[in-house]
Amino acid sequence: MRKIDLTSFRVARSETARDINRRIVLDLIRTRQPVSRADLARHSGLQPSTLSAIAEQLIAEEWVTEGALGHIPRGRKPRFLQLNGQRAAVIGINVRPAITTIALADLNARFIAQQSITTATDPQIFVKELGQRVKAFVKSNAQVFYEGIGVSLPGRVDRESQRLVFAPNLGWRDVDFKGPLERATGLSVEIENAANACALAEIWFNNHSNGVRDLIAVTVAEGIGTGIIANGQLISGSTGMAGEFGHVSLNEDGPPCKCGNRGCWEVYASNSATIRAYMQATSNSRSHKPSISQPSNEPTFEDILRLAGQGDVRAVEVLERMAYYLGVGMSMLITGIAPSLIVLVGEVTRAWDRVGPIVQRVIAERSPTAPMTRIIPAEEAAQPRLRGTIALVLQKHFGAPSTA
Amino acid sequence: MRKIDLTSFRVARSETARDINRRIVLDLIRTRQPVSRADLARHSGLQPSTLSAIAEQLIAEEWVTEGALGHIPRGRKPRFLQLNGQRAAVIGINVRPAITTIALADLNARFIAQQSITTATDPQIFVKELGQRVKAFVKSNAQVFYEGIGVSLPGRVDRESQRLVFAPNLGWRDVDFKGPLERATGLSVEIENAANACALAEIWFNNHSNGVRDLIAVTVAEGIGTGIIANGQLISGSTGMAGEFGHVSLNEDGPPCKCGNRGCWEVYASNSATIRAYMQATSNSRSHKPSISQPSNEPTFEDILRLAGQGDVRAVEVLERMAYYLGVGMSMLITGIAPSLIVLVGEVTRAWDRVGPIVQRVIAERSPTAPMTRIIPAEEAAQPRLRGTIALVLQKHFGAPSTA
DNA sequence: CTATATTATTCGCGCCCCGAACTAAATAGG
DNA sequence: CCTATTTAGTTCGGGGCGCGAATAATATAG
Repeated sequence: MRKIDLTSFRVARSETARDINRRIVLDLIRTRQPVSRADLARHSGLQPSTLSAIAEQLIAEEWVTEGALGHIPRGRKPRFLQLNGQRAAVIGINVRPAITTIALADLNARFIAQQSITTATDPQIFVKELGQRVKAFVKSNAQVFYEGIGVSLPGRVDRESQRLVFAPNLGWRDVDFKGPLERATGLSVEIENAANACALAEIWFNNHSNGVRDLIAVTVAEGIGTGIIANGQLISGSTGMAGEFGHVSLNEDGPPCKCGNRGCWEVYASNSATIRAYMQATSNSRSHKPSISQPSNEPTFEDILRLAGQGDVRAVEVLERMAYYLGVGMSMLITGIAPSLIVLVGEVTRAWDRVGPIVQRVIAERSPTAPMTRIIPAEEAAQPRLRGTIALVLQKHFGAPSTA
Repeated sequence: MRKIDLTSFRVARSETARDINRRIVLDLIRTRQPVSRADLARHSGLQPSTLSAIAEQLIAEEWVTEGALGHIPRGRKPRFLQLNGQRAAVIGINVRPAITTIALADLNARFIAQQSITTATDPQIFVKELGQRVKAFVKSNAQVFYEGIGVSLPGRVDRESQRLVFAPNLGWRDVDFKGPLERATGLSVEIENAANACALAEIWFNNHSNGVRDLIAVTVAEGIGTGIIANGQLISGSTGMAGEFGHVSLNEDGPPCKCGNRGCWEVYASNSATIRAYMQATSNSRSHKPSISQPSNEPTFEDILRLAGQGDVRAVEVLERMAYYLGVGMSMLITGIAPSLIVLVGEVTRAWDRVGPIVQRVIAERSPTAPMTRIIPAEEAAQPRLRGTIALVLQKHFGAPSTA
């Protein structure tokens, strides 16, 4: 039975059936390519005749190309279909406090070109600069057709106004990325919170997530973000504000947080929190001063990871503390939302050998009756934030409508 | 754009467009009745011709009847359409620890008949007895056609197996309601957690929820349950286990909870918690013993409400404590999920004059940047749990597919 | 009685899925 | 080498359904 939305609707027209089936077929090609029309018909349940018609359309619109002949034991050899790698594609922009990455990807979300710029501190100046950079970037790859631009932002995005509401680690408030970028490039722009982008990337591109309809991406950096996919859909909340579990208070008498509350999850389990804990531990006993890469005496989170790897006792301690609190917060998510998968994104995954078992233990202790929720570290190399921006743009054309 | 589900799909057939539009029209009739075909065409965006065809079908299938003529200043008078009140309807069953209610409702979810039985302590015996009772109940209303049976249960329901997994306040584990009831009555049975049923009831039948796509029903009784609707859909989690925010720990050093953890929300804010707090307060100072209705010296939650109404200082104190913690837990929900509406269900709403302002204050203090989330008490008279079971059955036939 | 407004139905067209028949192309085996 | 068999993919007629224009059915105003 098709899932029902009681509050908003769009009526079906004659073309709606084709639209639905096109998306289903396009998504099947994406996930199973190279694949024959016959296989697609079998997997989709559509008639071979219908499938041929849809394939013809997709080929005409250059979404899909015909490839090599397949090999089967008997009978006519199938002609494989695959996504058109030449029909590039999508611009993805990942804005982070220090560095912003601009990338070009094809329909398979393979990155063709990539460049980084420093993120200016003033949002207006930065948006202007970004527009020019992207414009130049688009020109330098002028041979291709562009589907659109996806932007991942380290803060909350309002769904209706399509503006960045607040980015705590940049101190930005109410910034319009969509308008300026669209004017600069002439392409349509989709913006999304970084944690949501990671969740999208996971469900789109990761084999771990095959068949998964409920997952949470937890991004751990200066703060903690959570991107929630439930029933196969990104949860946005009333104005896109859902997912601020990083600012749920674990202890109302805990240390103060930038958000005004006390004892928020990210006050215990973020990179910044771990750096603070390390500073406290070393200032308490000044006998020992390990080498750190900054001129000030504040280490970076990478320093702590490195020191822990070298066996520094205090670094190991604060990492274990971080792991403990990551487990505490994830227990909350598991108890409340019961996802089948939690993906952890952040530098801390580099120390997963040390961190992972503690997280697992805490969750096992605190959610004994919880369902089997797998916890996996995201691969940093896959650039989840950036890859999510590609999914953000492509999802308009792929995938099947909700079913129950 | 239609919302996309990347992991499960059902292809569209020729009849799919009609199926979608039928549901939209049926839901429009439900919410706007009595309403003319012309109005339906305008509100749905369908052509008058299409709408007439759909109306004809709905009338033929007896979902809808033609009613009186409307009055407009000029032109042909419209013939109103309305849901067929004669085509009853739905059996709703609300299982609660002490009492189970069986009701018959028409398509408008108006209750036609209702009876209560005591809930047996042994689940097997109870299911058997319930089956016989429902069978008799169905027979006594034999003139009508039955759409199905909806059951609200005070515990977690597994979506796949369609069984009650665990009902803590009854001590039941892994009970099959669906199978026995279907065999006894020959009708299809849908089971759902009570908090989810309340959330459904709210979004289906309450005017407060017009246009709301993100709401949470918080049921407060012996424990605390949360039913979450996001993007217009009930969130079920990987196996229907979502919504156990009542067992999220607010304080890891808090009092132990039945679930094995410490300091769970429901240890602070449930009816049972409030009774415990009251007992402690009175045992500490034995000077004063107010009248309570139980033979033991443990008051019921109703006793505490009554005593607070009479000005009993300790009763007021523990109610205010309960209100405080209700606010704390709801802050967590608002921060994490950002619903536009939270509906509170439970006896505590009778003291909303006292409790409401405290809840609002705590939320305002803890979620200063949170979006406007309205908090409203559910009307007890509307029987939200029971009414939700009606929606549970009817939702198969009403409503529009998800859109973005 | 006529012009106008509004509701509702009729009918031809086009989109699109289905399913049966058919074409295409490969292998197995005599 | 030739034929039966198997699998891939296309063609085509039929039916469901939405669109939109024309038409029928009523109502009021003047």
